[in-house]
Order: sequence, then structure tokens, then C-alpha cells
Amino acid sequence: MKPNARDKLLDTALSTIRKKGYSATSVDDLCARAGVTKGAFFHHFKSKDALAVAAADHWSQSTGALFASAPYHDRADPLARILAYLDFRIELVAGEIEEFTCLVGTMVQEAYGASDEIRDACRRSIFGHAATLEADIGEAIEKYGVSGITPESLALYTQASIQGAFILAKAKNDPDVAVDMIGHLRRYVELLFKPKGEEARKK
Amino acid sequence: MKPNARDKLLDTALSTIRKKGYSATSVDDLCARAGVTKGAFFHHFKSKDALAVAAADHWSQSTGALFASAPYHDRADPLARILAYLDFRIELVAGEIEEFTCLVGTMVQEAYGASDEIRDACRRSIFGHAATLEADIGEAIEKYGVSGITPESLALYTQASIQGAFILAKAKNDPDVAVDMIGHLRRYVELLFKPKGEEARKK
DNA sequence: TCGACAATACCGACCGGTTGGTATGTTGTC
DNA sequence: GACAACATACCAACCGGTCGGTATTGTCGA
Repeated sequence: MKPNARDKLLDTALSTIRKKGYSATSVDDLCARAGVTKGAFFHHFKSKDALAVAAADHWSQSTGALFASAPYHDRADPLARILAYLDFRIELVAGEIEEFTCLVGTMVQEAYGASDEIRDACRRSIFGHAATLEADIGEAIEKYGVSGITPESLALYTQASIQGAFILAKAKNDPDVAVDMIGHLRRYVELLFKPKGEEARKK
Repeated sequence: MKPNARDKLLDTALSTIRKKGYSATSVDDLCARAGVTKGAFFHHFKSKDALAVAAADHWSQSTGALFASAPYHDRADPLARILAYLDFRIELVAGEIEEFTCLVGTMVQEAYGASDEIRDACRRSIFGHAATLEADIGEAIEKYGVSGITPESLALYTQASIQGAFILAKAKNDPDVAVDMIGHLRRYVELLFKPKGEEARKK
């Protein structure tokens, strides 16, 4: 089972851009790491920016598969599913920083003003993943009678908090701070859905 | 009052790096925008990375002055001060994206793996600003009898959420989503400190 | 008050290496 | 023999950084 040049470049792009950023990652560097030639690169991608768009889509696909098969969907209660999702996000924060941070969150910061195509690919990835949370949030809102928020808005806020957690982890060069930040996000969700006047005792 | 080359370069760096990212901003570009020559650049900064560190420190200083003189300190109640701070942050989200997003949040994503000096300058800026919130949070925790969180942790979480809000605004190319995200952060703080007889009694 | 000197601020041509991108093969497969 | 999948060689523009030089300012003794 031999991966072709295109797949090797895409996989290499994910790790390299996450570690060095998009602009600082050169085509030559990518080719050398992937073990392919420059000719192969421009055979599969018409430009460096096109590779970035393809990498963002590849990212959407692989992370989509990861979350689709994650265990948090099993819970019967919609709030439990949301909290289990956040616990899963906490579990993912492990090892080196470039291994758990977000490709598209990193890339959009650099490229939002330079390339509409890259920005839009990153938007699709982030907002698309957020959309997968909306059903559970909507159910929880209805079940627990919460008012004043929409499923879309809260779903996006989970992603904002997690992206921000990655920034702080990078700044401090310490994954633990990201775990702490997602813990706050988890507490927010608990407080939001906590039935009034009743203390939900769990864990 | 004629600004010297160093100050012009620093001011230019803030806006340019916020718009294009650090790696994509060339020394020539900076010099052209600032109206100075390359000789002047390397007279004042020994390298491009040194300019980045100086720009981060300059950013810390100017934002520090902005928040120090902001009106939210006037409130008598510590929780009111925190909420007024968040309202102030919401007010700041106006105009073009590159005018309200965070220089060091953008820069640390690119440079955390490439330069310890830049990463540390960004860390000082973010964590230093967060530290200015700790006193108010500490007072509010004591006054409202909240347990389970530390002032440092919550202060950092405000910054994480705000940084994440900027990422989403960039991805969507829409400042409004950032306002919505900071609104969630504000709601979290309200819920955290809302007097709850039952929870205050226990533990 | 002044000239001598030094330090600082700034200039712009220049350098070697790297950049994204192209033009032209070569190879394997149907 | 057509076509996709690569490889090789190459390019002009650009990159961060250097260097020798000049203009301006500060200082201090006479």
C-alpha cells in the first residue's frame, strides 16, 4: 500500500504547517519532508495556496472522521453528549503542541487577508465542525428549557474557546493551560443547562 | 513633532503584521510602509525577529495604557468591573478586522515553534494583561462565595475566549461573530457569580 | 562662543541564498 | 500512443542581512 505523492504532501502539510505556520513553510521544505520532488508538487497542486486549500479540506475530512467515530455520541442525554464531547476534546490535548492544535485555526490567522480561498476553506472547517454540535445543543436547550442562546451560537463558542485555549498553550509552551481553559468551557455549559433551583450532582 | 524611524517602524509593524501575519511581512515591506530605508531598520533592530519582540513589547505597552485608562475600573462592585471590562472588549470590536484583533495572538501562532524570544514576548503580553484582571476576579470570588476556580485561571480564560473570538471573526470575515462570542463569555461570568444559596451553602 | 570630536541616526547599493513557479523531459499503465 | 504521474533543470523575484558611507546631534574643554 504505497501512498502517492499527493497524499504524502497533504499529510506532511498538516504537521508542518501546524508547527511552522503557513507562510514559513516553503514548497521545497514540504517536498523534502514528503520525499517527493517539486515537479510532483506542482503536478498535483497548481499553487502553494491551492495546497493550503486542499490541506484544509483534508483536515476537515480527517477530523470529521475522528469526531464522527468518537464515543461521546453514545450518551442518551443530549447534555451528557455535549459534556462528553468536551471531555473528549480535553483528552485530545496530549503530547506535543503541534500534535493537538488546529491546522485551520493557525492558517486562517495568517491567510484571512491574503487569500479568500484559504480563508473560506478554514471557515468551512471550523464552522462545519461546530455545526455537528448543533443538534445535541438544540436538544439540550429544549430538554432543559434554556433561553437566550441559539444552538449555532453556543456551538461556535465552544470552538472559539478551544481555539483560544490553543493560543494560550502555544504562548506558554504548556499544554496544561489548554486543559484548564476547556475546563472553564465545560463549566459554562454545565451552568447554562443546570436546572434552576436544583443542584445536579454528577461525578 | 516628527516620529523617528524606530517608532514609525514599530507602529507600522503592529498594523502590517496583524493584517498579513509575521512571516508574510517582509522587512522591505515594513520599510516601504513606514517610509524608512532598510539601513534604518537594521540600525534599530538587529534582526527581523528582534523587531517582532520589540513590536510585542510595544503592543503590551500601548494596550496596557488603553486598558489602564478605560472606564471599567470605576465600578464599586468587583463583578461589575469584570462585566464592564467585557463590555469594553465588545466595544473595541469595531471596524476592520485587522484594527481590533490581537497582534501577539496572531504572532505567537506562527512563531511559537520558531523563536523562543518572540513566543515569550507574546506570552508576557497575554498573560500580563490577564494578570491585570486577577484582583477584580479575586474580590468577586470572595464577595460572592464562588468556589472551584482561581482568579488566575478565570482571567486566562477570558483571554482565551477573546482570542478564539478573533479567529472566528477572521474565518468568517465578520466582526459580529466576535461580539457574539464575547457575549457568551460575559454570560459565563454572570452565571459563575450569580448568588445561588444552595451552592454557596455547600462545600 | 566656539571648534573638535564622538556618538547616534540614517542611507541605499549590494550579497548569497531562497522563494514560488515553469518548461521540458521520462516512465509506467491502460 | 495517449495520458497521468512523476523527475530534472532552471528562472526571475524576493528574502533577510551587510556594509561603507553621510547627516545630525550632543558634549566638553579652551
